[in-house]
Amino acid sequence: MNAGEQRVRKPRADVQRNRAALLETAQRHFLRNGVGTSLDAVAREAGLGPGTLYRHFPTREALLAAVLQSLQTCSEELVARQAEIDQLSDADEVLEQWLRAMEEYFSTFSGLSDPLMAAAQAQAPDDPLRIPCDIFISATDKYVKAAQSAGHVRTSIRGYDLFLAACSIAWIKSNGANEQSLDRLRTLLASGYRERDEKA
Amino acid sequence: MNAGEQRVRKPRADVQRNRAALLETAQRHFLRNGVGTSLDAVAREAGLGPGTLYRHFPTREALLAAVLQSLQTCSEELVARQAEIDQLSDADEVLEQWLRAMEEYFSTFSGLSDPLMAAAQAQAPDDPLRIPCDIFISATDKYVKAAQSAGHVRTSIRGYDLFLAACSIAWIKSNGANEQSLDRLRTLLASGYRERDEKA
DNA sequence: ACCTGAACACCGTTCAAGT
DNA sequence: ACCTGAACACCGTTCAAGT
Repeated sequence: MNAGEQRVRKPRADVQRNRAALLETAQRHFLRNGVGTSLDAVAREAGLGPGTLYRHFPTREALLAAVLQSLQTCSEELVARQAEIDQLSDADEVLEQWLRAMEEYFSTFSGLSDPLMAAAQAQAPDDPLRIPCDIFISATDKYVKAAQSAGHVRTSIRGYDLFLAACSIAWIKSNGANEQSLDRLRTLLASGYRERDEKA
Repeated sequence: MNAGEQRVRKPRADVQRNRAALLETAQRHFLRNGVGTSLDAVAREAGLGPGTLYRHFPTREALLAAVLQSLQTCSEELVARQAEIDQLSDADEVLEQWLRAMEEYFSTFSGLSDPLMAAAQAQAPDDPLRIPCDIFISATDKYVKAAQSAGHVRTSIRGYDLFLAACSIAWIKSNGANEQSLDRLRTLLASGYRERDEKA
């Protein structure tokens, strides 16, 4: 065995168990109370000390990122949705559906848009939420480029812009907007990014 | 004097002094630390007990609303800006400038967009921030209607929608977006609300 | 190596005691 | 009538003591 090689030791059984309990409890609390939920209460209900939570997940963002990754329901739903979307023939429709799928994912927990938006623009490259953000941004970029080469989206638009827009819509929604307002905003947005016919 | 008449007694001198000290200190703390700043620290630095702050301003929103109202600089600047804007001949330009003016006002304190957005959509009609929100919304409505009758803005748009949009931009900005992203989003938005020529 | 939970320094809020 | 500040119930975070 090479001396420089990383040793990936299998974690102790209780460590694995604790981590799973924390994730499971945190997920429930995030779903019920939003991203601002008490971490003390999470540790307590998981039957662990606050210190244990803190070492497993040094920041709220780290816990949030881990919970998001472990959330099978949402990830699978998103992947399934993405598969459906990729089947669509109309590149315009594809983009619209993808924006809705993102918006719904960002509404998984109330208040999730805030740390996501912060992570998307963070100076610190080690924000744990950067990973999901970057995935969403590059996926959006793919769809935007496809729609652009089909002539449906203005060339000045980037995937990043529409990621920010979808995040904003989710933010407005989590602040209690009604569906009519949201729909008008979505329409507003769509008319903004769609290619318009130049005046002759 | 009628028995049912409201007696508006002049407040005691120390009460007036305390209120002024709280507002002045709170303003400084909001400016420096954003809307989430410690209210305890505000009371302490104003030389008062936390209970005094709490009776003058029962919630953070109440304090925030009072500080906004007392912020001469910003209000005056906004009024002056509005006067300038009203002089413009182009109704399209007017609306665009107004949206920028709102956006800047919403950036007075970091994080101000959050309570404003909440207040704009609150069920509770007694949220103290509803007053500034309603002022902004109806002003936006006025500008939108003017632009619409000049044929510059789609008729499906309401002032409320563009208020939400300006609030979102300020929110994105307060999360550290760079100016290029913001500009692309503003352009995106403007192409969305502008009247487009129907295909022949 | 990992967990534990007491301890610390903070919050916002209340309320009995003062003036 | 208004102010005061101790008291309360919460935070998140750290770290010495355990296993």
